[in-house]
Amino acid sequence: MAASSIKEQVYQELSRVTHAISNSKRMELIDVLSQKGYSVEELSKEIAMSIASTSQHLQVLKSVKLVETQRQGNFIIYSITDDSVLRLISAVKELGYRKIAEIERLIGDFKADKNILESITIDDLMAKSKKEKVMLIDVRPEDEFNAGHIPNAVSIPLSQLKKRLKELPKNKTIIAYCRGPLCIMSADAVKLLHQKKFKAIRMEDGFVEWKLKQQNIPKN
Amino acid sequence: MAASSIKEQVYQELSRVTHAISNSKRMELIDVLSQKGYSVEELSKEIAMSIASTSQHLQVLKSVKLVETQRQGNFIIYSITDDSVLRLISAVKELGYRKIAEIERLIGDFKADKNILESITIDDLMAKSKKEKVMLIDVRPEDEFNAGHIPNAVSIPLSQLKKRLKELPKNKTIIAYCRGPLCIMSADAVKLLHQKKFKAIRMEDGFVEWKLKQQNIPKN
DNA sequence: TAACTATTCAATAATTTAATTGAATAGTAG
DNA sequence: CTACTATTCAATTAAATTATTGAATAGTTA
Repeated sequence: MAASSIKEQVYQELSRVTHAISNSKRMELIDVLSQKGYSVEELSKEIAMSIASTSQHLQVLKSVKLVETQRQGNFIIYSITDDSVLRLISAVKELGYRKIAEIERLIGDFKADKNILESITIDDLMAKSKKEKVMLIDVRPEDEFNAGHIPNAVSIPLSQLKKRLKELPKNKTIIAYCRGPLCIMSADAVKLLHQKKFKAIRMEDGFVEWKLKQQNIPKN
Repeated sequence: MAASSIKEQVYQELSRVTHAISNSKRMELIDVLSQKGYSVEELSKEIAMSIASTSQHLQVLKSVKLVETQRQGNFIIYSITDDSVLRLISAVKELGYRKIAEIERLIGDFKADKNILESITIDDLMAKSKKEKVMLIDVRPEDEFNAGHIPNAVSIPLSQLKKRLKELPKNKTIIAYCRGPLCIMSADAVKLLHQKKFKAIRMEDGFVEWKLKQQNIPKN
């Protein structure tokens, strides 16, 4: 009958959305784009894949409106369409990180590999910042910081950290964050800071995780 | 290098989760299972597909822990593993409904087809129930009601509605809900009630949508 | 224990998908 | 208007996915 056929079609359309992120490279693309818009060339470097293939993956994502484009001079800049994309990816990660043992193992390996000893979450940060003075530093590239960052964070890209140590206090705990749980820039930053006798700790969550958390707090 | 390889592997595992719901039949299965657990046979009828194929789809869903099984007598009952699955599907739908013009068109057709003239949301219901007396009826099959329902709702399965009209008040607005936006049982109920001169209106959201909404209200 | 039943497995064929290479295109900047 | 450049298109091949059928399996009931 007509009704069930329409129902079928709706499910087909919905599954086109999930199909778009059912490929690891496309998942990675969306995750990179969660930070800020990037050109095809930049993205192809980031995910280690030919420009032509990257372009085709991006077109799949675009066809279901997960990403959108905008020209900037010679470049075409891809970015995610809106926060509903972030929520989708976050829901996938939540399920994966919690339920798939293999992912837990991989993340464990990842941390071990990178000597990530200790880290806190956003909630920990909030609690900590009420009890003691902390300094929050964002060690991502500056343009990602400019595209959005956690309030009160100071931008000190990892590449500049060594030269800018004098900006940092010895009497406060320094909290470093970057792109999220799979990013190691904050771990490297903390390692360097420890060598230089600062009190520093890594925060696993990044700006995106912070932003999503904010949205769950109602406005009243 | 090793590090990027682990990251790669995490994305690969994550994309297995989305791959599992990248097929329209599997999406439909999850959606049906969002209401309550069902046997393979029941599910195969629901999605209009052979038992063997249904079983194989279910195994894909199970392999990424979207569903789990439990034996009940001769039957194996599949159910979703937990609420993180609901949140994932909800995120997909949010994106699908908002972003894909095709779906909007389809839902438009769907509604026109079914004469779904008017509907309210959960928020509307809450507001309405403070201003006037309303009666909330759940027109899904009784076992789905028993598996979980919106507080204060009364179970009147669509199949029994005609016989049970005398239980309904003429002086209150009757709000009918079923499985959610893609389900037409509540629309059919409202149509019947209008014929019988009741004041009735359909609520698009179902129990699952209500439940997820509750979770976003923090506990303080 | 035997018969029965719901579910899963296995093999197949048609369809999709993915990554690559090299050519084509559209748009910018000089 | 020309040259240049970032991106997309097209064709190809290998691999993966889907739905089906019929056989096999585990588990239950009598």
